[in-house]
Amino acid sequence: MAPYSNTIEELHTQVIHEFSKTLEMFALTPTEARLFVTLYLHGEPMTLDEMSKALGKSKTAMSNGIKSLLDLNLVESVWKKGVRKDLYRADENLYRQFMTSYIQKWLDAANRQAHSLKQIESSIKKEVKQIEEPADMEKIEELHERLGEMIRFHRLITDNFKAMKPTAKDLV
Amino acid sequence: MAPYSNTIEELHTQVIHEFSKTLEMFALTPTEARLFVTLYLHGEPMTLDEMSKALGKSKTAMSNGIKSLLDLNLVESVWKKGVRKDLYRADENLYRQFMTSYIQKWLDAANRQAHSLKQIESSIKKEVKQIEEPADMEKIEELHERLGEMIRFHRLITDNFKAMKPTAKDLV
DNA sequence: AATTTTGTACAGAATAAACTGTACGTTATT
DNA sequence: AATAACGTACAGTTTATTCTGTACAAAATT
Repeated sequence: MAPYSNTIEELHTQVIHEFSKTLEMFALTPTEARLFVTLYLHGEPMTLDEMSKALGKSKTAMSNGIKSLLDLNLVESVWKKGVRKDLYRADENLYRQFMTSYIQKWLDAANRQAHSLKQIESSIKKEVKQIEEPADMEKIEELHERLGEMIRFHRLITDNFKAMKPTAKDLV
Repeated sequence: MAPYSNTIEELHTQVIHEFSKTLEMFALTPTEARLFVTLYLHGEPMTLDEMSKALGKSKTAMSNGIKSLLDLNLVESVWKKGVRKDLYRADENLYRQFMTSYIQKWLDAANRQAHSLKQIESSIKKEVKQIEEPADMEKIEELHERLGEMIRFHRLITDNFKAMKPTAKDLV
């Protein structure tokens, strides 16, 4: 090997390492991120054993990681005639896939949590009617007001992320 | 206390618990999130000792948590005449503050990582010149192509998050 | 100047997360 | 039908994170 140069393997490793950091920002664990990037760089669908070998981790770990990535719709399983093992492939369109997955995660969570807060809000409304202490009344009205801010916060988040959804023009 | 109703304290706790989950989506740890929500609900600036008591955790933990929140610009220190201890307050404008902080985090990270990838790209370009094996050439061109996709990915992310920055109309 | 108070660095303990290897149910091959 | 191969559930181990209590430096009070 020539001096002052990197082998292809080293460059490969560097790319995986760096790009994994980016994917971790999409709330992937380091393992999930490395697994995805490995699949993405490999191009061809891979089996659990191949991933296990490529990352130097157990097959169980691969199985768990793939399960997470499947749940996030970042990876899909592939059927190939004559191949008995399960094959998995990373989607080619990084941007669309990650944005869609990430935004959906946000929307789901924001909706769920806004719902919980609204339930608490109705509890508060009931509670208000039973309060006689002026001090308590002041406290709970303060809480109610803040709760309103939180619910408004969820609405703004939801609107914003909805607007972020990749459109047809991002498909290319 | 009346049956089938919640005490103010219980409602308070529920709100903290639920809204913390939302804030964890902004890449806050559970502790950071609870700390922020506690400050936010309290309204008035709090000392480390008050937080410690409110959350039932050590003062060291509070000190660390506040440090993180300060770094994220989600909390600010407050000076009050006659009060010797440090006081901290959560910003009132949840949406603007969290969005701004979060987007900045994304932009910083995306820029940093795009920069790293571009450096690797230049290594690849150098390496290409020294390759004689056709097989290696094919491999490294494949890698180069994928790397291009990754860099493009960073650009799309950056553009998207820049567009998300809260504007003046969100100030209210 | 001496004493007290406050915030944080540090080391060790407690808690949580990730990983491994075996075991087992299921499905394909012979 | 018997055998072999595959994927995953599970329990135990390893690794990483979070938390606590003491110790100490900086600053205010006496």
